[in-house]
Amino acid sequence: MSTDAKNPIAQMEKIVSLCKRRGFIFQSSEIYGGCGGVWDYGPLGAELKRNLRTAWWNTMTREREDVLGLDASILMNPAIWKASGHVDTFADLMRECSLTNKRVRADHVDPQDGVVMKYSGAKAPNGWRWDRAISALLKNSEHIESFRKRIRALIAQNAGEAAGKPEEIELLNEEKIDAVNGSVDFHPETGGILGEARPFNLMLKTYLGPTATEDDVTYLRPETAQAIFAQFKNVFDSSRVKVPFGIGQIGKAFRNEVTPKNFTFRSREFEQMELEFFIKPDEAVEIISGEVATWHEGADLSVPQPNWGWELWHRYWVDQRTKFYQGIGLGDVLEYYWQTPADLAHYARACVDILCEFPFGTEELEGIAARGDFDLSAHQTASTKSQEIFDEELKTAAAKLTDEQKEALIQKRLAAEAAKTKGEPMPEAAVRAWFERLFKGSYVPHVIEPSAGLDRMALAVIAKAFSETEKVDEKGKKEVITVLRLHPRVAPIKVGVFPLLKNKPELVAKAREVYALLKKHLNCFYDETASIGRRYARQDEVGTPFGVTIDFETCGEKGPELQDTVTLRHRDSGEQERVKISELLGKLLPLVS
RNA sequence: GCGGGUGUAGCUCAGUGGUAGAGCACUUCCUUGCCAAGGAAGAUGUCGCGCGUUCGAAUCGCGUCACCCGCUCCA
Repeated sequence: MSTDAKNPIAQMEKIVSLCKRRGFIFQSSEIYGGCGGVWDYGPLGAELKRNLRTAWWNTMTREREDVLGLDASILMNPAIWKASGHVDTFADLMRECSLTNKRVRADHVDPQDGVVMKYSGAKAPNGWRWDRAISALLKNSEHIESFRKRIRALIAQNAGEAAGKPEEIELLNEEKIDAVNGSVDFHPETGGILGEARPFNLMLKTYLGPTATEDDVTYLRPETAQAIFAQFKNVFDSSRVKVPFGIGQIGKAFRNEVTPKNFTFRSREFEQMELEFFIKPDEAVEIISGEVATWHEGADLSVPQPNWGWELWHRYWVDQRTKFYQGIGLGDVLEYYWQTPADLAHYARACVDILCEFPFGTEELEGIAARGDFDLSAHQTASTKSQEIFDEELKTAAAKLTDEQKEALIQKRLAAEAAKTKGEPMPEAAVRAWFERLFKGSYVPHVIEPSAGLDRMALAVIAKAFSETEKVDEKGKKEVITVLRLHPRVAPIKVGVFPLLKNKPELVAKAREVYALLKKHLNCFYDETASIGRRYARQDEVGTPFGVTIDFETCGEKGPELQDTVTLRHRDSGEQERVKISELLGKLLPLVS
């Protein structure tokens, strides 16, 4: 572990500094003073990201029979963003609390009663001053002293350390103004007066077409998922697949984040890796298999089964994604947050956040949501193009049902609709119409969506791998050794190739030979400058898992049995072993892929 | 967007109105038989950017941009 694990800010600064110094991540447009919330990946960062991208693509699509790839455009018909709800939800009118700058949606403020208290400002014994008129609501039930204490605490929280202790803050020139009834002008939690309602649109607006009129307005996609939904039918029709199957995509997405922060963690331009895995509605599974399997602790999730409904598929993908993270060295820093019914969007059945420990806190890496048929249905309605698929197996199974059995299924669903706590229940006529289609083998597939952030993953991998140890050299001088303990699969450089000494032509020649041999198959780095120890250290710092050193034994100095063997050094243990050059690739390749 | 902080060499930072510095890193040469060795030489900055005050600004004022910390959300 790092020496500075207790100081997250210092820890992050070291990581940012290493990323810049060794060419992982640079600030975008740095020579012009930067550009807010966007970052560039340098030579090593580009390799790291590529390795992560490839790992995702291979495990999620190429190594599976039931997932296909897609590479859709960033610009799309803006109608997609209206149908998906992004135009509305990403453009809320928000009001800011004047006391804390906390924002609330303008239409989410409940009417409140109380007395308006006013102050001309605040000051603290340490000389700190806040010259801003303060208005806040003293609620009817609230005691004046508890109100003042609360206001002091809020001011202190907002001012940070400069204001000192909350109890020492003095509120200036208290005035009691009018009593208000049913006012929506005060923040529901803080009581601070709210500013003007302003739109906060998180989508990046642009113009598609050179005339740049309002008719040409479109958006840079705020997520890659919608492109998958929009192309669902084309992929389905062109690929001879059956539900369940998935479509995976990796690509850039853009959000006008109000506050980009934590290095690359929240950026305005970022790369997503999303899978939309389409499954049959539970009712279809029940008709075909006679039952829908239920999840229990310890359920076998290794091989998908025909009787799985959304719940088991959802669990399955959580399990799959966990295995993926274990495979890139993040297994022991993951946490899970299962959203509660209150957290969930009305259309979502379940959502799990896979969180990862960063120096700045435990934050989300990936969300895995069971979204029902919300997205495809929304596009079906908005585009008026059917997103239903036809399921032969379902039709055959449904044909064998008696009318009583069919009615039982319908009644079960109606009861479930009636018990809904969120969103409108589906009217009975609509439910019956839906079953009518279902019994004929047609339905809009439901979806499980594992959605990961590539930039976050790269940052997580770097942060997890970052380690410092203090070392005292023979002169008693302390130095800090930095090692990136990257998983060999994701490390940008797999092998460093070094001649022991550079002034011995036979060592250099042999080393170049080994380098030429390896670099066709692995990303290698050749280095002949400085002492061998320094070269090892340089590679340790960028996470290179293996070092190959060509020494005098390689040239046969210690006898023929060691001729054409090299020293293979392991980064994490520092251990060395002798390996024949001819066996090097066979030994290394399985370790890095 | 609001509040607080920061911005000087690739990195970490010193420099409070008078000729821009240190350590590490980097380049070249010499030396070097396994974990940041040694020696010699060398390159590097419009002190984030702009405007102002001043005989003179890295330093003072104003503005601006970026980053960090809070408010946030969910890739």
